[in-house]
Amino acid sequence: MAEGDPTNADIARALDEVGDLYELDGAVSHRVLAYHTGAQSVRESSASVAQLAREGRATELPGIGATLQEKILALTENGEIPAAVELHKRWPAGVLDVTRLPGIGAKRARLFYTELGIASTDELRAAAENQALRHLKGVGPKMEEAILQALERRTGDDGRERILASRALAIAEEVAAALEAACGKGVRATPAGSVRRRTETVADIDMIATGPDPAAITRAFCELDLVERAESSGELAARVVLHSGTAVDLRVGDEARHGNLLQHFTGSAAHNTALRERAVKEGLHVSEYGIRGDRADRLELFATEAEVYRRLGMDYIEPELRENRGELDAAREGTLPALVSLADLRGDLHTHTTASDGQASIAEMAAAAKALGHEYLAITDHSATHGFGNDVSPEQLERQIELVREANERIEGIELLAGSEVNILPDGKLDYADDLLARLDWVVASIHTAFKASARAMTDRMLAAIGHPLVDAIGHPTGRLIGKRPPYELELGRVFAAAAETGTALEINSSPNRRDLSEIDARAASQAGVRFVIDSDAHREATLANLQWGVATARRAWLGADAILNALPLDALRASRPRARG
DNA sequence: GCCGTTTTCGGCCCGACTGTTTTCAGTCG
Repeated sequence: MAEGDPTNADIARALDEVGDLYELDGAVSHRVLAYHTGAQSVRESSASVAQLAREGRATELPGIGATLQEKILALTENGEIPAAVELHKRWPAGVLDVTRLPGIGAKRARLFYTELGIASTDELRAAAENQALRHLKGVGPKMEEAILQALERRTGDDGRERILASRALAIAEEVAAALEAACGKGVRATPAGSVRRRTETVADIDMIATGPDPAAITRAFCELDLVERAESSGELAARVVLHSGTAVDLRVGDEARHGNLLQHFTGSAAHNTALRERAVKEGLHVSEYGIRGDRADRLELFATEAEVYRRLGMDYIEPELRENRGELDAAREGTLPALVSLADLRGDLHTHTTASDGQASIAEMAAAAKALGHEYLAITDHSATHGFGNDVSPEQLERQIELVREANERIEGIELLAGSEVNILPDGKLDYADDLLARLDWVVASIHTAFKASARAMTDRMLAAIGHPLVDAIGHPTGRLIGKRPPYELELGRVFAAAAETGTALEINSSPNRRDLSEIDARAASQAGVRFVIDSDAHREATLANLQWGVATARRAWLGADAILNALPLDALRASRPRARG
């Protein structure tokens, strides 16, 4: 990626906007869809799509053909897409804002603009207040009211915030438990959708519930104490907004089709669409109600998802893989990976104590890790130049090594490793001397400062650390904070090649707001031959359990236990490190 | 606009809910 190139996120946004503009313009829906699927494909690429387009290789990405590549190239070289410029002459940006209001889509926004000249949400509000919309075909007083409410509720300018998966899962489990309690015996509520697929963030929570009286479940759902208001509710589906502001969609059904319903509502949309298109070619039609043949005879109902997939000629696909990233072919061919699970992990190799910025002692962390079933735990407090007022000087680290060794003597049932999370300085050097590092059992090297350097400089800095024989793993390799801070610039291809060469592990950091490496990057790294550690980066006892989120990212990256070093017994782990390789 | 065991053209999942309608269009997932 050259300096100044648009990022994949920039390109994806631009393609989405062209799609939205074409939709306003009345283009056939499949063309509109092509822009949005192309945008998603760009978002999921591990390589710089600007660079790929320059090399004429962007068409290798699924959903990108010659036309989209040409537009990506124009954006890369000239900063704009000619088609977008042309469309914007007909459709002002304010009209796009109108389409983003809930309940308003392209057709209504177009109607408001062409009939009444409404070109912004402010003008729309005025028209609704003056009851000027109700005279349009297909619009009435209730829609005016709904528009005013939507404008009233809108916070900021990008509507509803996405929330971290960890928070969404907690909310989903709370709602599911409340719904089961409200409905009584025989009703089963199960979180589905992106929460179940363990994506990084979720826009809303999807849930299914099955029981003898589906309509009664929907009614009970809308009346839960957790619910602020129902946005829609019918016999078979409802959408509510919780007091916390999170939206929850529910689909209900009878127990006999629990598998169909769960498969449908777990998604993703891309997975389901691709799965159904394939099924149609074989004369089968798949929906949440069941599977039926071409001649519309009876519906086949399935109580489990495994049966649904089997009926379609596929192995069971774990929810984390259902993103239309090759899992359908693999399920058909019997080549799905055996994914790593939390139970495979034998230890945690990145944790903090009160020696730096953690909140618990060595003994407390050890006890908590032992309770989780860990066989080993590395204590890796921040190093000398951490710079947050809680650095560990070389002398303090020597003392800390002694303390860990003493604790290890004292505490039975878990092996404690004396380690450190060492800073990678801007010049690529580490901030402890090698003879001190050599006394440690485990060394994580991370970047915590000077994020703004060029991709070339940051990559050289990272390669220096990877090349250091005493570095066992690179912590949170891209430095991103989900929704808060983008990754620093890095030539990941070079980083992965180097890590594969030296045997230095790359971390999948399990903190729910890091998940770093991301699933996309981790999958690319794995294909380059990299091996990983999944660490909690816990700063207190409770967050040791965050490992589940690192495991989720690893699973979404198609990783098996064989790619994860801390799935190994301690002796084998030690033997696998660069320093053991000589 | 993309794609190919229908292969360079013709087809591209499936259904719920709302508000507006007297049978359906628009939106959403």
